[in-house]
Amino acid sequence: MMVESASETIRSAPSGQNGVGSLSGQADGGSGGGAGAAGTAGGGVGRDSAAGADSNGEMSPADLLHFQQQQALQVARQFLLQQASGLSSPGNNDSKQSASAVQVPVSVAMMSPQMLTPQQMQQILSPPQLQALLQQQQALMLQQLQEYYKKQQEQLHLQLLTQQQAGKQQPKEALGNKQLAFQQQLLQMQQLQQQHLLNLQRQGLVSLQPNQASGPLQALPQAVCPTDLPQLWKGEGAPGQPPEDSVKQEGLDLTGTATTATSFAAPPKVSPPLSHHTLPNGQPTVLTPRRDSSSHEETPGSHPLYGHGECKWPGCETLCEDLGQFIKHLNTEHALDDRSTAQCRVQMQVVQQLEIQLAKESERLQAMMAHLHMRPSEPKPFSQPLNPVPGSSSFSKVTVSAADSFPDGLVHPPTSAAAPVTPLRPPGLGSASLHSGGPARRRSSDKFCSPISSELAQNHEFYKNADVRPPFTYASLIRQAILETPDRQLTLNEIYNWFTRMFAYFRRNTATWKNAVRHNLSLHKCFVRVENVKGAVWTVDEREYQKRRPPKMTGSPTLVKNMISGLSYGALNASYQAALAESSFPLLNSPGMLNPGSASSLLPLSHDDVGAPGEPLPSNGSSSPPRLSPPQYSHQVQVKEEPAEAEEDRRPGPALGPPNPSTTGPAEDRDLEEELPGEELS
DNA sequence: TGTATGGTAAACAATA
DNA sequence: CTATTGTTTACCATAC
Repeated sequence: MMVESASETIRSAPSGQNGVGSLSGQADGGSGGGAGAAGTAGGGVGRDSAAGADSNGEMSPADLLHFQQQQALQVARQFLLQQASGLSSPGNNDSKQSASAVQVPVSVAMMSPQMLTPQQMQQILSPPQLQALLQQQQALMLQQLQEYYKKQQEQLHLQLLTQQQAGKQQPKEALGNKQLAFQQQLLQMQQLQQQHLLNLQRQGLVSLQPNQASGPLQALPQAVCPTDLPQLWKGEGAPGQPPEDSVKQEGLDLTGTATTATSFAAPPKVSPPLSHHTLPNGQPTVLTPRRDSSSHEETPGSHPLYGHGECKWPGCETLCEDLGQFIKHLNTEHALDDRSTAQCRVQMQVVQQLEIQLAKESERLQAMMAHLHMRPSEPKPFSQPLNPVPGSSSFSKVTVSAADSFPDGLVHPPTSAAAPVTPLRPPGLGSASLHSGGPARRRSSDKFCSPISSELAQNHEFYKNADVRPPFTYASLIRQAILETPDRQLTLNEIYNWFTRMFAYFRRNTATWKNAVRHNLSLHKCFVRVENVKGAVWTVDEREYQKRRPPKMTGSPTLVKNMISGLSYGALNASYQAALAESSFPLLNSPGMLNPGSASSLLPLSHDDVGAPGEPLPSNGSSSPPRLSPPQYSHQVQVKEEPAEAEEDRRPGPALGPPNPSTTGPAEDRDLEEELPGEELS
């Protein structure tokens, strides 16, 4: 809800002009009034400008997050570099070791995914994979931050010790002040850490679910060495408390730390790396900082080491009623002493191990991708998403928003830019997201590479929680929504609900996509409006739907070829998933779905969803009409459709020869079938 | 370059 | 009167 309203406001921002005044954007939205109303009536204001503003507005929050994260990372990297090269702190082997050890994996592991644009990632990778990558990224970020934090702490500790020794004779006050300063700095760092954690969670797919939120942080360690980690802390006495998500969704804790984080990131030396970099929406990064501060309303009462009312310091589960108490506890129980330092070291080791593990996993991933014919290709990072035309409509926006949802690493490549590592980019994928001109492009992927129902079935959790635009067309989504119901009919509102229920992405910008839904319903013949007792419902004319589809498979050999090549990932993935799923359509298995008696024209969705487009089977595919293909892949279900299919064939005109002469009547029949069921008459 | 498809914005009408 | 639902047109982007 919060999200929605927020987006709405952003959306209404268009009137606010260029969105340059990012901050003002919100104000505009606020004045806009009823969010819901915004949907239909719409402003009627300048369109293009509106679009531009829109996209900008949408970006802002994410930009801020990215910006902050990048800055923090930069800081962390620089710091690590410093540490590695010549650490001022004498006699601390650990720090040096860890620093150097850490750097390698980080650079290696982080690079590859970063080279891909979020879109690419999204296109190429299946949601699970995406999620995994994202998690990796998040984990990495966190690790880096942790690392940085630990380093800082350690260094501070060392400095403190040094000073204590050197200045033993100094008045106690001075020492106390210094210590206080250190503590504060420490605190700051902790807050920074927390901030980024929040950011990550906020952006990440996990942001919406507390349980999942803890996932990346929690799961990774488990994966790495389930047993080791807890043991590491055993010395502390207390059993390793569940990492939990120290942070809960909602923008909750972003306020208090925001200032800290911002100020912290402010140092000029840090910002440069970022400045050269343009944001996806084309806006210079310069803008982000402002939004940063503005958009982040974080609750003052949060701390990385404080969650669920208890201290999250490793091995410490002390209950603290509020942040103040916790801070007190932190300063007393976890001050800069040997024990804390030692614990930090242990934590560092943990992080280190995780990074190593991450590097291994990354390697494995690369190998897997390579094996799947996703040869690493020319690095064309961010070509598209980063330079969308301001006025450009949907896509730029889509792109942007999609990017938002990704953890920083994917979108902002300050590191990657410098990184030599070659990214893996599946051809199909690359082409998909990069307009550079591969065979399979974004839309293609919709149709060909991702059987919507199986894809949805497999990843429905992902789309449900991740604010990622589903790679399907509105038409296919609407169809899916309708077909998922027992009666295969839905009211408009129910369709809306399905969208919002199934996709986190559609929980925002409601005006936009709802309009698109209506537009699609009206525009496409495949959607038939039926007057019902209680109103109008929408049904799907499967034949019409199939008709819409370009005669690719069957038709031009080039298309087929493209398909196959484009298949590289998407289709492959799809088929892989399908294989895993065995019965291709879990979703469809719902009682209503398979019901044979349902609407006449309604083909078992299976066809399109599963195979039609995606199926590469070249053998027949090229020469025979699309209709034939379905039976091959999909099972008996298809048989029934044959007649219907035949009709389709004729229409596509692709002159594929009438494989099924038995075609019933022309369009009329179809209509009859569809409409007769008591529609038009009323 | 032209065409097809898809997404978005918006105007407008009909209806609840 | 307002909000919702539908229809339609226009524009843009992408893919072929």
